[in-house]
Amino acid sequence: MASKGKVKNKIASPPESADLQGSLPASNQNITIRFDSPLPDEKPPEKVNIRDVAREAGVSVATVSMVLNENPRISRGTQVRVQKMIERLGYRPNRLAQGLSSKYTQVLAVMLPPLRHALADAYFGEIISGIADRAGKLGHKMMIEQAKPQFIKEGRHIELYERRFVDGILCLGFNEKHTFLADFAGAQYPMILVDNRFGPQPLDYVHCDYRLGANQAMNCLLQLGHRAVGIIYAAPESPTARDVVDVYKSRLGEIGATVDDSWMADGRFTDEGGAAAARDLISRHPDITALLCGNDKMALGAIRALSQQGYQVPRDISIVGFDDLQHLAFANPSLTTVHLPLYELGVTACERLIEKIRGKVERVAEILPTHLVLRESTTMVRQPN
Amino acid sequence: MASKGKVKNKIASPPESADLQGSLPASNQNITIRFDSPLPDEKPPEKVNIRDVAREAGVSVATVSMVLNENPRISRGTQVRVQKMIERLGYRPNRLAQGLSSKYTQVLAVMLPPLRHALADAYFGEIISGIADRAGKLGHKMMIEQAKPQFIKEGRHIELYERRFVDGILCLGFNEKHTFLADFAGAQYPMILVDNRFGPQPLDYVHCDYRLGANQAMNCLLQLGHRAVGIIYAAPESPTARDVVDVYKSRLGEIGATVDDSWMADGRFTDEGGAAAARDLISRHPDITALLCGNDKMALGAIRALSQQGYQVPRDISIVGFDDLQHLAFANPSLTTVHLPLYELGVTACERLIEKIRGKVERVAEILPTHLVLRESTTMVRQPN
DNA sequence: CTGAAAGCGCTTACAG
DNA sequence: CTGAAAGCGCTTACAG
Repeated sequence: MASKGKVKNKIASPPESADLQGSLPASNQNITIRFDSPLPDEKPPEKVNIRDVAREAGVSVATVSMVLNENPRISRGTQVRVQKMIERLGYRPNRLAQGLSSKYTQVLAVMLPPLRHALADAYFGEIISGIADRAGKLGHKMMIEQAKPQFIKEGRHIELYERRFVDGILCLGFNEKHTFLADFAGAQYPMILVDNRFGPQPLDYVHCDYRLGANQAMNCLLQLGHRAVGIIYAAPESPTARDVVDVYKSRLGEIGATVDDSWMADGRFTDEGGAAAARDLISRHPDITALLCGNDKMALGAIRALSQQGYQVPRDISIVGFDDLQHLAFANPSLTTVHLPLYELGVTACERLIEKIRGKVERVAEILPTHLVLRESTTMVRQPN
Repeated sequence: MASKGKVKNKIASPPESADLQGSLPASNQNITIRFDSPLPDEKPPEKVNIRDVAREAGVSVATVSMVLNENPRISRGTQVRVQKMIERLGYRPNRLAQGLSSKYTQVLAVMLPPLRHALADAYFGEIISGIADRAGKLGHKMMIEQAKPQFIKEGRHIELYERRFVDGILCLGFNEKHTFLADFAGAQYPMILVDNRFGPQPLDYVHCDYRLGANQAMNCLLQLGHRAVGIIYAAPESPTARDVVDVYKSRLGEIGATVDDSWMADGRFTDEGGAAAARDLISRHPDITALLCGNDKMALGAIRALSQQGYQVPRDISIVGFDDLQHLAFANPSLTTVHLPLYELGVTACERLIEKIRGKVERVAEILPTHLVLRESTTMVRQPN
């Protein structure tokens, strides 16, 4: 039913297979509701361009263009008159022509690492949602690319700019191992690294405050009395990931607890990796009472592995994660974790990139604060009997 | 270290903050490895265009254009000569100009429903991966849009074409409730509905064979002796979702089992929805021995809810899902489920859309086969003691 | 088989 | 405050 009165713009002649419903209303002249009400009797003109608008409004194309771009030199009167005509004719400027003239495409690229499920990942998804929402608000579109080796080797990340597909790129999930990032140095092309820094070259970045997060997590564990604390880290090539390890070490060092590599294991950011790392650590240090995990997925893997070995979380071992992914809030036990403002990160990165494109900002280096979310996977250290 | 020898195209003057490593190699003239080896002594020319290539190659721009587009009218000789010059100069055609002239943007849009985590969903992610891979191979880029109510109301789904952002759209996750889909009827604009059909208008589609899948699932349960089978469905507005319910009913009807609404519950495609639905069904029919679930997430929710109530899967109740999402293969018990060829679905939809854009195909209506993956969540019905 | 020219639909100095 | 004109970088008939 609802589809009956549905708006249709240009109705083509019915397909040969006469698949029409029996009872379409006779007066089928509905027009898409546009900004203003178009004259109902006019048939929508085929492909109206800026010249049509200029002619109908009695001005030059330059004037229409300026109205479109909200150039303040246009008088209020013509501004309104032209705007009316634009709406009346249902004119929509051709972005290819705009881009060719103006040098701006109004399109941003999001580049992802070539991981199997990068496009179905909650961490990336949250950031990308933020990017998409802000890009939309600022009149930009978003393209997604996975940086497969072949893609990089052919220089297609640079081609993205040179062929004028996009005005700028947001890089998520990369680290210092991804040396092609150096191609973006020198500010030839607007690029912002999201949720990481890059040592070899001074690249623009926006990332979460992993040092703060790590301190919040360690505060929690130390205040609960934990001293035998292990860490499941990942991606040592990643500066922000190293931040967590650094803080972990120095906080334990401060209180004179032993810290060496035997208390650390690489969980490769995955569920299974976290499980394996937890098994390693527990076998090396059966007296371990707490585990700091570099992300939520590894934390969950660790909990699973520990349960399978008969350990109970948090009674026997407390676990803290990183990320605070929404869909994991229902885990059992629910996870104490460092909340990363991933959506805001996406929003901020998008905003800065557009400022960068417009030359409104020189260097981008922003760090967003985190906070700890205390849930069920942590508790006071067990008193030795 | 690896970053030392790294390729850089145009090296800008070092940023004021002289952040450079101490020991950059002196001969830093590396050029990005292009198709052919560019002359190493030439500095990369600023923004070379088609006219530059034509001049240098001693031909007209029309000829260069034809070489670019592999027009067979060009002789082998000039073809090679021009190609060489293109590579030598590192020429990359401007897509905005190409699009403005040719009417094709070489960009596709993927439209997603405005669900909170659509961009982090394993189901969508798998399909989008297929789309992205095939689009890349066919020289197309992929844009992503979420169809928020505001977006649709402003007609921006149509604007995507009219302003020449994209050549075509792939719609994922929509159903008959999304009446704006009717705007795409009449073949004004190439659009393919992915993993669904649309009743109100004859729209192009590619979807998985949910009827086949449902039959495979029911075969499994019936052969294991189950007769008291419930169903957790979702989205009755979705034709493919209704297919599953239809088959479920008719297969049970055939063997004279009772089928009525009390054996069916809506799980809204979510984990929690599946859990709630399972609780409902089990309270209404304590004698239930098997559950067919419309997707894996609901199946997992159901297993969780049943465990919490003391039921054991599959001993007490067998569960079959739909999707076969990769990251759920490790669940405990692992899930017997109907494998949906989601990646291939994305590949196929992308391919058909491009054919459609090129006018190589009139109507798209394709159905991809499924198969059952037998794992641990199903077993023979318990013999009454 | 190749070239000269028009045209795609905009924006941007430059005049006035 | 507005217009005429050049130009962005391609492709596509149309000639030859």
